[in-house]
Amino acid sequence: MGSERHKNRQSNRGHETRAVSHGQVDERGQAGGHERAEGKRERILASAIRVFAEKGFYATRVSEIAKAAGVADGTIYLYFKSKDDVLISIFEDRLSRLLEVLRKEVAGESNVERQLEKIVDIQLGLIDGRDLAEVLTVNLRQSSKLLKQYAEPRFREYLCIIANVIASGQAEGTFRKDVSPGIAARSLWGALDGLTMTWALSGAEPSNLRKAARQFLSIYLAGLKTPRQT
Amino acid sequence: MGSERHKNRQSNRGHETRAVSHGQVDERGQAGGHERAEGKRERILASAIRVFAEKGFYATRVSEIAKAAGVADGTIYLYFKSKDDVLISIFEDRLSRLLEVLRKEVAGESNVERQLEKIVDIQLGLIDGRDLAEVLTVNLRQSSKLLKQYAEPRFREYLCIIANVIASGQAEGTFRKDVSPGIAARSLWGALDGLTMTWALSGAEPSNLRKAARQFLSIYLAGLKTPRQT
DNA sequence: AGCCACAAAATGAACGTTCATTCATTGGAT
DNA sequence: ATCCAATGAATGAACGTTCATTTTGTGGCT
Repeated sequence: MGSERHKNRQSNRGHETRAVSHGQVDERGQAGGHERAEGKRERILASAIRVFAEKGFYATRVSEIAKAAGVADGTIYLYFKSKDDVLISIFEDRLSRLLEVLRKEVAGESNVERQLEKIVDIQLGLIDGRDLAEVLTVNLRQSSKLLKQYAEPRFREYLCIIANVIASGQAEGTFRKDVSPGIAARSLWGALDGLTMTWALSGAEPSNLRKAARQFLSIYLAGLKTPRQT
Repeated sequence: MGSERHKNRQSNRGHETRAVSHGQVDERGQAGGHERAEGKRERILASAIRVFAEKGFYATRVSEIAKAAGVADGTIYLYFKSKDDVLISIFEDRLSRLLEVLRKEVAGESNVERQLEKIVDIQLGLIDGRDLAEVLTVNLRQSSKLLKQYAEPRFREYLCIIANVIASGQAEGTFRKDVSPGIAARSLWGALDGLTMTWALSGAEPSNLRKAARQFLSIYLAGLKTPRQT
């Protein structure tokens, strides 16, 4: 990061970033063709997510990503403009996909409390694998202004989905109306993120995280529901 | 880390870290000795906290810390063994001091809800300046294993203080007994941390953060209190 | 008081290492 | 024979750390 300078070649962010191919086939077989090309960008991205999540962006060596993806260091630069570009691509490619999932899951459920449970499961990575959320969170905190620029809008969308669920809960009278949906959303996200972090730090079982999340949700929902009118 | 070598003047890790001064006296006066030395270590630490909080550990250049502290690059190495050592010293020197404050404030208040409010105020940095919490949080996530080793125990203490308040609230019947104090503590911390982060990201007014925290605490306390008896 | 010798403290240019990035070469496919 | 994805050693810049030099302060001596 650093280097806001950087003569930066073209750096037309994201759009038409790479080129190469795209295919969907292949994936594994790669018979013998030198056409095993695609799936490579994919593999690199997936590996990068794993490594970034584990060690953080700065502590990750490009060569480690390469090793994890099973390609040579230089190959990374056939698919990405720079190390920064790898991270940015994660935001571009994957996060929107995650948001898709989130929206779909929420839409497929009409009970607001059940919707929040779905969100919790997704955020904890019980649906998609925790690494992505980790990358989002960690890098949102540690990376340069430039990077934040790419992550923040997506993150905002994420929070917005949660806030909407809460707002609709208020509208239907299930939730208290004296709290801002935005604040409620951000604190829910923060609490889950915190639980995830302390859980990761302690190296405990995934089931523990699930249990912790359920307990928190129970507090949170109890506090959010209309005071009861008996 | 690196460099276990180092003839290093004093700076033998953590334990009896310092040398130079230490005492409780001095601090400022330093009469006339060319012993004006002290206060410089202090300045460096304070500057480092500020810069680390703003840019993160990896993105911070030693020269930036030096500039912020108004000393030459080399001077830092008269007081610290390495850049890593600066960060570790923050944990050693400052965090224990913060924990001190926290314990004292909590002890000086007998109402558990009021105790939690105190904790919230402290965590938000309204008492000590938000930077320290930022450094703790961010670096807990991004730094090397070794670094985490120094931070984690302190962080655990922090959480433990909160957990104790909650446990005593349960003991006196104010709070529900069906949640683990540890989980409640971690989620409270996470939520506050998350609010702080999103607040910082949005560049809003400090008063907004305070307001957000109050709203969350209202949800949280409502959810934590025994289901009602009225 | 003025002067000197000495030492601690501070400085910042120079050093060496650690990577991100490049590019000349390879090898498999057509 | 030609092409081009892939390679990984070589390159060069960035940055943590060192150290020869300068500055600052102290006490002794006249």
